[in-house]
Amino acid sequence: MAQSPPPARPGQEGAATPRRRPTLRDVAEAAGVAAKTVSRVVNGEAGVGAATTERVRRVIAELGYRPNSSARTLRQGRAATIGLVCDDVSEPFQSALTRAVEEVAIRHECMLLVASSLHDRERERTSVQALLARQVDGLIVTPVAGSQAYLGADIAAGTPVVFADRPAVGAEADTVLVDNVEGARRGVRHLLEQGHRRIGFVGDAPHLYTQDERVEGYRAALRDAGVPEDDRLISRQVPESGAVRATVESMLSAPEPATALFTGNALCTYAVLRALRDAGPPPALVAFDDFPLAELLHPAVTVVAQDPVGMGRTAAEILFRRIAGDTSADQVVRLRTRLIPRGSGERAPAEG
Amino acid sequence: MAQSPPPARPGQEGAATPRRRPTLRDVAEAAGVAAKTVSRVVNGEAGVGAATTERVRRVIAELGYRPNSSARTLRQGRAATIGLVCDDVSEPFQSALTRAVEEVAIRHECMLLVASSLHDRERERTSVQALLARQVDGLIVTPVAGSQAYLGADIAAGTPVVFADRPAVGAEADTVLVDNVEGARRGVRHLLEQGHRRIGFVGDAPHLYTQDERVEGYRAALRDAGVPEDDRLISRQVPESGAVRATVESMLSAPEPATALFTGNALCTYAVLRALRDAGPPPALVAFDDFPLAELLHPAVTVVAQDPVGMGRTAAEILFRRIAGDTSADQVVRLRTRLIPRGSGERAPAEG
DNA sequence: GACCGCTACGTCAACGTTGACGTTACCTTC
DNA sequence: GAAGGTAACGTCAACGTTGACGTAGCGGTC
Repeated sequence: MAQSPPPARPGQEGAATPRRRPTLRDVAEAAGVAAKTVSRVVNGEAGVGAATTERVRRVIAELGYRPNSSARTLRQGRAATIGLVCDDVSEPFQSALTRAVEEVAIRHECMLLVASSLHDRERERTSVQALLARQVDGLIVTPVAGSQAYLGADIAAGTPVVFADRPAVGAEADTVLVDNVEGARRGVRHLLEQGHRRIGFVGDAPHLYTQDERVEGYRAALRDAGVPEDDRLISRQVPESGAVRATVESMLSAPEPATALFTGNALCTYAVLRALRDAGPPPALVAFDDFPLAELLHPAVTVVAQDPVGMGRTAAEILFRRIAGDTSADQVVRLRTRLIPRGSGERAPAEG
Repeated sequence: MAQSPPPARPGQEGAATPRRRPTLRDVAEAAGVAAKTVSRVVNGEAGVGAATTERVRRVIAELGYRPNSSARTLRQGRAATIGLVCDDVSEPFQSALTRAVEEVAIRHECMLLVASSLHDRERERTSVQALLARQVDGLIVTPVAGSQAYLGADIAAGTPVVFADRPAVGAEADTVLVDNVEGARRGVRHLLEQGHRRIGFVGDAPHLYTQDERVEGYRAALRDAGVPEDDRLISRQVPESGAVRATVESMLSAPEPATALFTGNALCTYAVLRALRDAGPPPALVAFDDFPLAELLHPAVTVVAQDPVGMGRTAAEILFRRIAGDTSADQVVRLRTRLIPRGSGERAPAEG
């Protein structure tokens, strides 16, 4: 025993003693075994007798010991944590995705670190850096427009990354997308089938990947039906209420007015609904992305539904497969959409 | 140099060399300084010359060094991470709260670990344990009904905890609540002011704190107005569609029918709206908790709006004050609600 | 020129855990 | 009863970082 006795513990005389949380070693000492034995018990490793296990368990409960996962992470290099960077957790699509990811993470005994990029490149980047600094075992990222090349080194170094909802630029990894082209095509075809020939596309800002794809689907549907395109019927702008109202009004009051509208995402749908609220006879409407209460509006809104839960689950499952060591070639998954007719998309064009 | 040269590095011959991420020491070696100096540069500590700082910075950039926060956490005991346990991140109220918490966390250079309890006590408990094992600097918890006594030791040990939306049982800490009683009272009073005397309360399951409070507010408003209570006008059940429909129908078709409804939360509101969709002349309606598109329904729905962002921000700010060392007495904050008249709550009772 | 103070570093150990590797004691097996 | 094997432990060092402390060198002061 060359060890000198510890000096009076600091804070011992204080009223509320903020006691140090017990460590593995504390448990070991109290149970009269080596730290490693306690470690074995905690991790369910073999090689510990029943009696010892029982004793260690009791001491752990008595002391309220909880393993320090920072130390474990440092030692093992794995944090039992994955990171998720999305646009904004408070958006319904993303929060549903987040929830689904969390669920898969729990099944793998992992926790989830979240960060919102708010569509800001720099913020995406710093978030990713912060997550990697925390030794996350893997990362799910909804890339902001721009480049994700900064992730290249880490991907090459073996950190699994999955891109969700939008593909990355300058970085290669598994990617889970919605089949936007086909979804939009399907939705627009639905309107065409009702007899519409003048269909307005009300989409979000021009630089957004999903919007580009959906416009493409819109165009494809028109082509399929031999209906000529008209750029005046395509609007791409941040769905700010006043601007969308003006757009919608101009589309509906043009010489050859639109008899139906197709919206590019939920925000656009909301803006269009607001614009149509007190207008005259509403045009037919199909919206990309489902939203709560869509079926309670008058008329109920026909949508091309995405599957945020499916996307979150798929992305997370791929991620954990990679974490488990899957080194097969990167894959790109495109999730199907589902057309849900509810009324607004089934109106025929007004006669005249 | 008693050290033996390292054996051939594993994975060196492989095609894709998964290179070890550089450490502080690697940077130090490359820059020809001590690890501690690099540490100082990284953390912006004083005591490093300009030339040295510059050189170290360059090497850091070249090597792509990123500090290992597990090691830092282990050393310092602080993880620069806070934890949030809520019912379900995918619910609008909670995702808005999550987002607000994240925003405050970022300002404090912290990240956010999230976990959903799904109203399950055991899951809440294991989530909290997992978060504490990760050395989170603080915790925001929306307590599930039951007891949070298991948190006592950690709170006493100095881990800051803030309870949000519902108070804890068996544990004392700062708490941020909505003023449910006053909000419900205000909403019901609004209906009374329109002349309603038979007002149905459609609330969620009986064991929920917020619902208890809102019923209390409902009762208080009736008392204030001298309107007798009638238990047949109070429903407390999980807002499952069929059950709520039956309840609503019975309230509206009773001998002395309800002429107005007050809903206890968003889920109840949705269920009621669904039930009323194809019914006869709708009763007046005031809903507790705002929801998207409330103003687009016919009629637009009058709500008692909560402030999830305010709650998240307040809880997080208190938490960071505690983390910074604030040891003043625990506080309970009650956030005000806001009545937003939109139409459904301003209808007079049908004559007859 | 002895002493002080200061800046700019470096050294060392420790944070709590676990992988790699010993060391017992006891049990087989021929 | 010697060799071999195995179950049940223990020892040690290392993961990457930083707090505490040490030290060299230089300028200034009396």
